[in-house]
Amino acid sequence: MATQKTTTNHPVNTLPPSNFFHFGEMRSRWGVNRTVGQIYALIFVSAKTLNADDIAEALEFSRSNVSLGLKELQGWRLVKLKHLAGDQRRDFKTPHDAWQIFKSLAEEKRCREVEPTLFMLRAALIETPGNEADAHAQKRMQQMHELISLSSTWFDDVQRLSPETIARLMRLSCGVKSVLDLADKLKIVRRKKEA
Amino acid sequence: MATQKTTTNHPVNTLPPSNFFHFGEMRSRWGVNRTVGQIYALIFVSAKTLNADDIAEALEFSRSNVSLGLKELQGWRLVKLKHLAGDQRRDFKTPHDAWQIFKSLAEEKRCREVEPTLFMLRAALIETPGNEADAHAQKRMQQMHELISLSSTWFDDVQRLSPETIARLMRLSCGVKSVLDLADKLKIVRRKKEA
DNA sequence: CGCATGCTTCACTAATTTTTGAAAGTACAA
DNA sequence: TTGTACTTTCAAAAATTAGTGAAGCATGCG
Repeated sequence: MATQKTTTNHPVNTLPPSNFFHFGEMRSRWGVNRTVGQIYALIFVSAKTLNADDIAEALEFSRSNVSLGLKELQGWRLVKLKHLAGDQRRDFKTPHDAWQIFKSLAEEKRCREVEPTLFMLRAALIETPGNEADAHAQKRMQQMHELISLSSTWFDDVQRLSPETIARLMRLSCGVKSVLDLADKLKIVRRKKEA
Repeated sequence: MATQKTTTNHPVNTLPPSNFFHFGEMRSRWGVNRTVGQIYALIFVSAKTLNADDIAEALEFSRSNVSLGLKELQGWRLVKLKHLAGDQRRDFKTPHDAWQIFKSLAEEKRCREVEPTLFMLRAALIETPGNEADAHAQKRMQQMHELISLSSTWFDDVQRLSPETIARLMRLSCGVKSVLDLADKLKIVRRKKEA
């Protein structure tokens, strides 16, 4: 059998710890389903690149399910294709940088969900309120729009930073207050200089 | 009919704009379902408090569905109960601060998904790797654990800030780099002082 | 070209989640 | 306490989403 041969060539005999599959459970509400989550996790922890058959065997999913999952992961740029010489099969690996999973998921979510919502809110905001209740609803939607677009822009900025910088920023935020004070001081210094 | 009378007492005759229901769609992958999202949105934009019947009528959900949804929203502290004098029905409103929805959802996600994942990762990390592949898997899981716990702690900190402070912080982050430089400078200044 | 190998699509089944109506529960005024 | 006016619970129906095998498609080799 083809599959048999395949597996022998490419053994996945070192499955992660037993409770590893919980990893795939993280998926819930991050925009991926269990299958996709588990496939990602498996590739993520694996020392070598894996092909679709390896994955199907290791996770006991049907070959087609794996194919679907890999397609989705590729769409989100969470796995990379890597052609192994002398083998016409497709091997996959995850980006080396683990931050990538956050970045990719967040970016995708933004396009698929956040942007449409902002669009809808803007559409609702340009209408002239017909009565007081409408006016109130608009005010609330305005608030929500500000909130979402602020976080969206913020995320955009942060996303562009290097993993190290993000980590530094986060560690720093433990003293967020002091950073803000610091920013104030800087402003004052600048103003004095300009004067 | 009781329902008829009820509705007459408490008209919701000013429904939000037609495409308002897209709002409820935001739910996807934020850990709430369409019903809950739409109920929240309706209460959020409404000028007055609403009771369960108002909501059921406005959104055309069954009364029991609304009850379930409200229960969930209360569990997340996304809606507040408000007893109207002279009326034994329960009226609901959302917290005035729109940030609350982010905070609550994130906190809930942390308890339900992030913490269990961290726990699982820690469990996998204390095992002694049996071979090289295991060792690699552990290294990757270690990376993931650091990442998740760092963001988790970070979020915790940010969550405690006032809405204004969060907004300031986000606006500030547009120049994140400069804040980091600033932090460095502060460290140097401190070191000099101490010397 | 024709075949072998491996990938993808798709119609269907299985599983899960959401929604509902009916019944049970609660609080309170009389 | 009883009746009324509401709310909640729950088993089951309905809807949605995930997973499968079989058939079709692509690629590369002789």
